[in-house]
Amino acid sequence: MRLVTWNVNSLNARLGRVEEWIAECQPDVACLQETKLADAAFPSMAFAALGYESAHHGEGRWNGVAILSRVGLHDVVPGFADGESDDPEARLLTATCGGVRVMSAYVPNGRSLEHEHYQYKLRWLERLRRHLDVVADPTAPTAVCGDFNIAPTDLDVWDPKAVHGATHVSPPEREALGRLLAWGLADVFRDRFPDTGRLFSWWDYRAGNFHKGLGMRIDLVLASGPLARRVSWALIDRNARKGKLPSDHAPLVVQLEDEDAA
DNA sequence: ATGGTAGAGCATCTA
Repeated sequence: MRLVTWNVNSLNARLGRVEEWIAECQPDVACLQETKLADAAFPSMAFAALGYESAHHGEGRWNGVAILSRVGLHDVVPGFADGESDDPEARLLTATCGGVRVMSAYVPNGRSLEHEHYQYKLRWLERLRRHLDVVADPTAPTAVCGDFNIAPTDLDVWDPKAVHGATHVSPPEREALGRLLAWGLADVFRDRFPDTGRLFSWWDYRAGNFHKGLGMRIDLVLASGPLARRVSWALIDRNARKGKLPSDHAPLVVQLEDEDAA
């Protein structure tokens, strides 16, 4: 199974590019974030034409997450299943695809450490941790995929000094991510490249940062033990940013061996 | 010099 996660930064603006990239990459399951669409506007027919079932959880102007699958799409859960009030923002979608419990997550940005949105981000991560208890099992194949808006370590940042005191690198965010991992998940990309820097998945549009190599690795696939053992390779496809008006994120591609081969 | 660009949507907010 080939599993990908990609923050597309508006599916309206990016549909042609996303269709083209999916046709080339041939993922079995694709988790998308920042579709910026209402459910009624989600282009399910375009993905059906490529051979994918799809599920979308959106609100319109901002946020919005989707899962595409050509290996089945069942038991879809929009948002949190923790029994608390509905998340006011559409940032989480869960489905079972090809025997894997898959989540497409768009973690809040946080804006600044002093901003209310940063507290929302920390609470959101704790809710995601509790959501896992309800919808998934760390001893079964589980993949939490998405834009975490957290650089797990300083190796995931172009210059730790430049971002010190900002979101994405603060200890509380990294500790919250650590609690997700402690549930029984592995950062499958980092586990394959434990010491390699400059392997980024996001670059600020401004100041030509992509071309200067100034980015962060904030797009992650977190896999439970039974799934992490099946990873044969993983890559961040910077080629998806070729040409005009790319997303500010590159897709992460994870290749998994069949269950019986692992 | 707190800059710069992109998306949504039409004034700014978000990232």
